[in-house]
Amino acid sequence: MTGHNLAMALRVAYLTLHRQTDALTAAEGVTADQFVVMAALAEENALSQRELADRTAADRNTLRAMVVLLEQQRFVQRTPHPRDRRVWCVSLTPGGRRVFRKIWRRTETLREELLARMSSEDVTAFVSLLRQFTAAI
Amino acid sequence: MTGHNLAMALRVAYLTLHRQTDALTAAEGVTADQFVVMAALAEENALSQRELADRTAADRNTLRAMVVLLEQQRFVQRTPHPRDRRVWCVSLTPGGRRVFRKIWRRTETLREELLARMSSEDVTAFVSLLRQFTAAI
DNA sequence: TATTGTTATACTCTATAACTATA
DNA sequence: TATAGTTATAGAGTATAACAATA
Repeated sequence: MTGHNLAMALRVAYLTLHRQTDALTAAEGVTADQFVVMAALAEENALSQRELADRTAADRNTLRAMVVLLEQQRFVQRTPHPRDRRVWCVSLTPGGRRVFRKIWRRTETLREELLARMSSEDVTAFVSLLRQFTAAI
Repeated sequence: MTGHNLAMALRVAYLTLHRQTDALTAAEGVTADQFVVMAALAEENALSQRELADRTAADRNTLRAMVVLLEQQRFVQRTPHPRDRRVWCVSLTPGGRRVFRKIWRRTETLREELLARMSSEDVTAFVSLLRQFTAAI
């Protein structure tokens, strides 16, 4: 088993997951990538664009483009940071939170499929390995 | 550890790998995605667009766009299939093969990093899990 | 009828570079 | 000086739908 085999398996797994997610989010006018942004906001309530870019593994310009699209649909809002006037606080609107929860429920089965074949210890080990890869490269 | 944690770890790992690869292929005028197509052709000598789309986890229209870009740079060529006249046989040109090998060597370290933290049994198990995910979803 | 590939089209993601403003 | 974000711009990947040619 080579590094290329591993890289390809990673690619195919991610892209397949991404496509499946896209198919489940599309009805709400949201892409899989935008859903990832919404999920980060659902966890943290409000984040700066910089923090969002870090968490979603997106470039700051790319992240801004996604936030603008979400803002146009009134799924997120931006408010000035109380202390640092360079920063926007991005958060889900009530409508955005509602749509997020709807998509979250619809993608539940997909997430369960991801876990279905492994013990919880194996999942922990697996995620830990993925994070080590990311840190290493 | 949740399914969402796993999905995010998969995303971040893949996108990081993709970016690192892009940085190493760019000097030759090739994207990471195009490099994946070239790698499939390097293994198999010649493939139909359909087979290429399957192996690289790309849509047939997307795949065609990538092949056209590679063809414009004279890195791949298309010849008619000897028996099935619907099919193009896509293959690397001598120049394409040379560029592929150059990039392959340059990305060697990256692939080694992927394997560095695991025993060869663990790598096999890991890839097997990734493939099971893909098949399951 | 099913499959391979093409065309036309539109949108999203991606990212570089130069910029403003704030810290 | 460094950081957060913006603007302009360009390209690449993504995918749908309608289509032609061939099996």
